[in-house]
Amino acid sequence: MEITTATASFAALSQDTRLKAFRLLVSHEPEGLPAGEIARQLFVPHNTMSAHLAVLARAGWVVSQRQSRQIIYRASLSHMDSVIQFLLQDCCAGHPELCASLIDSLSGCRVSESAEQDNH
Amino acid sequence: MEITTATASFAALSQDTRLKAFRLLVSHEPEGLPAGEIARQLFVPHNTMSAHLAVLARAGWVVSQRQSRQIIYRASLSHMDSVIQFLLQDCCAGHPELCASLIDSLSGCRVSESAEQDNH
DNA sequence: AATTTCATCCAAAAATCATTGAATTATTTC
DNA sequence: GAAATAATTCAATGATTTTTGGATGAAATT
Repeated sequence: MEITTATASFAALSQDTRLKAFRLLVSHEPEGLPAGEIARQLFVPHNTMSAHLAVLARAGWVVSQRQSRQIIYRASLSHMDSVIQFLLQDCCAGHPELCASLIDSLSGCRVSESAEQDNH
Repeated sequence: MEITTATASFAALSQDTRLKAFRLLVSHEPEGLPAGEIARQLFVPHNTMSAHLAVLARAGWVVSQRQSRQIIYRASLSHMDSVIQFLLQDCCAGHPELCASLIDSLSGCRVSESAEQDNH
């Protein structure tokens, strides 16, 4: 990942409404949510929300797809993966032993083959 | 992690010089680097660098410690861990099966008990 | 105690970002 | 094809961030 891609990614999540919107979309994977519904749930005017969604999309955190009159937004988990890889890259490559505990704590969230509860 | 802590964290890495400085420090764990040396390596005036390091420190990405005349900065890997956990939280809690491939790809960097090469 | 070195703090200018009313585009329904 | 609905784009204003010259602070050296 390019450094400019990375800074744009972090900039996109550096704003309250955008971070909340992204998290909301993560929790609504894989169906996604229409733009208006996101605005409504976050109590933000729809043109403001639209501007924020455009930033998230440009940065790669979300993808959109028109579905009749609505535009459905979805979180891009693969982009999240890329960004996390980018962060881990340096310590992994240089000093994997420093990274080990970090990786361990991440593995705590391992799919247990049956889990399917809904968090909302 | 609070949402405001998270946005502040992302804001801190949303700037070219700061992201480079943080990565430089990650690659120099666990010894760290003095402020002036970071400025020199990134070709940035030291007062500018100082302001950026203050932002990184306030956000929790780095810690500093005076050592005689110099101030040594170090990356905080535990903060990196917290931020990554924060990102993964929602998909892990709600739909672990969506998160599985992501966790798998992260586990690629697992310490192989002997590795100790230097990436510089 | 004056000088040098390393670093931060201050303040002001320049640049970038957020917000929102109004206009516009796309789609469906009547 | 006019009206209604969902969303974006435009443009202007307000707010925040970045940058850096100069001043200050803290520690070592002479």
